[in-house]
Amino acid sequence: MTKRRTDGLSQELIVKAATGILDAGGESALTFRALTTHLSTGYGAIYHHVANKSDLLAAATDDVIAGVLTGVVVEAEPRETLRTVALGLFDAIDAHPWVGAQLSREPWRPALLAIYERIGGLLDALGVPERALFDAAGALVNYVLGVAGQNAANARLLTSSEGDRSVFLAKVAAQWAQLDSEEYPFVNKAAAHLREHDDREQFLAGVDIFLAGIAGLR
Amino acid sequence: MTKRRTDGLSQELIVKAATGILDAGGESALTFRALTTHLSTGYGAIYHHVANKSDLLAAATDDVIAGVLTGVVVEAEPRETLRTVALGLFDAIDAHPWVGAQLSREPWRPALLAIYERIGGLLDALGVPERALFDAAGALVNYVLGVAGQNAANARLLTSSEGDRSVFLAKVAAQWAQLDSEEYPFVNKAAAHLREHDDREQFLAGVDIFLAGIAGLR
DNA sequence: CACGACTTTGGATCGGCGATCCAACCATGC
DNA sequence: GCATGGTTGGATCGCCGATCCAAAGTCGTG
Repeated sequence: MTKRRTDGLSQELIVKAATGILDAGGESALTFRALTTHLSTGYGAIYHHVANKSDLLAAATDDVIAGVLTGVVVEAEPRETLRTVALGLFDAIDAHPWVGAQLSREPWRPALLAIYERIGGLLDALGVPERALFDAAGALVNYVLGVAGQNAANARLLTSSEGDRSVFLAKVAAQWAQLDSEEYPFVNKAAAHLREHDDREQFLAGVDIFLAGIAGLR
Repeated sequence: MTKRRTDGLSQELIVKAATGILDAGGESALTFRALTTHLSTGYGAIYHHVANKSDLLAAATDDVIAGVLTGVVVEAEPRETLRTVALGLFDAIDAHPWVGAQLSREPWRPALLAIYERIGGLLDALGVPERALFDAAGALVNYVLGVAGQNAANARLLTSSEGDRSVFLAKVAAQWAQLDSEEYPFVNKAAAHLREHDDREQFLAGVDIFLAGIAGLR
């Protein structure tokens, strides 16, 4: 019953090592073999602190999301805070691309609950009527996670191929522009905008579209 | 050069078998072993028509999405067509939960391109100014895929546990209501709405929020 | 201070997976 | 009718998550 010394392994240590491996090598790099190497231990020790791989991924995700949500300073204007929280989530998923995939793979874990709580509370503070509050929160949360996840997937694709960002964008834009303009008129036009666009700005523009739509519900 | 008889295997046959396995047993059920059993063949034959597992998943996803996009009748009112397309995607991902995960895992494959094309075109027809068209399309596509994917994840969770839908919702609602109302006031209130809510209606409500926000850009 | 119960650790091992490789097969063109 | 090249089925490889167990370490108790 008394506390043992936490000298050896601990869940926190394992989660920290897992986060490092995931950030460095992507989701496929996180194996129990790699963990045993990084932590200089065996399988049994790890499985003693962690139920399985899903559990480990969930714990690492909770850790990252909790860091974002507690790190955001609450400003007076709920609308500004909302944009700050959304951008914080966007940046966190950009920095840890595996978080986005995990959130959509297992939406019932604590991390997503905390996100709903935070965003729902801010929408409430913004004056959204209760009748529409839950639709609005669901829509906004899903938008944030969807765009952030796609941005992360693109970033993953970028690091795996050579060349820097502008080269990559130019390559995709060329590919889109090459499509039959009869069959793909929209994508064709979008190619022109691709080079000059900023992911974070476009993300915030989407948040603003949402907030504008929500304001109409008042 | 001349056509061999397509008596034996073909990519289409493999994709169809894969879709059946995925729908029946979820993503983890799709293994090359299961495919050889269903198709009464060997590994080599399958790998001859399909590059690898990612390729197979992408082909199956393209197949499902193409079916949705070609199946929607174009109505006169772009706004109505937009809601129909969105709902079609929602229902397709609900019926084939693995599609949602695949779309967010590899967003550069043709299926997502077709979705952007369709939704972007409809927004254009709706009169969204070009300056805002790409932000709006990105936001709406991500909302649709995000909500549909989460709904599918919940549906997956439901089939894996016993009990029917209302029992499951009641269980989640009870779990949410049990949370500390100081720490989770929003989720706490949301629990009351959980029982009476309809996923498709809530989804469409989110689409409407979006369209309202987009209308403000005009 | 010693002993036994319990926790924690490290590694051997298992079944299953995606992928590769190769020998046998067979419709077609010369 | 025979060689050619696209097609097929299955043996095999290396790696993964997970399980299991014996050894080592840590405390409460008498």
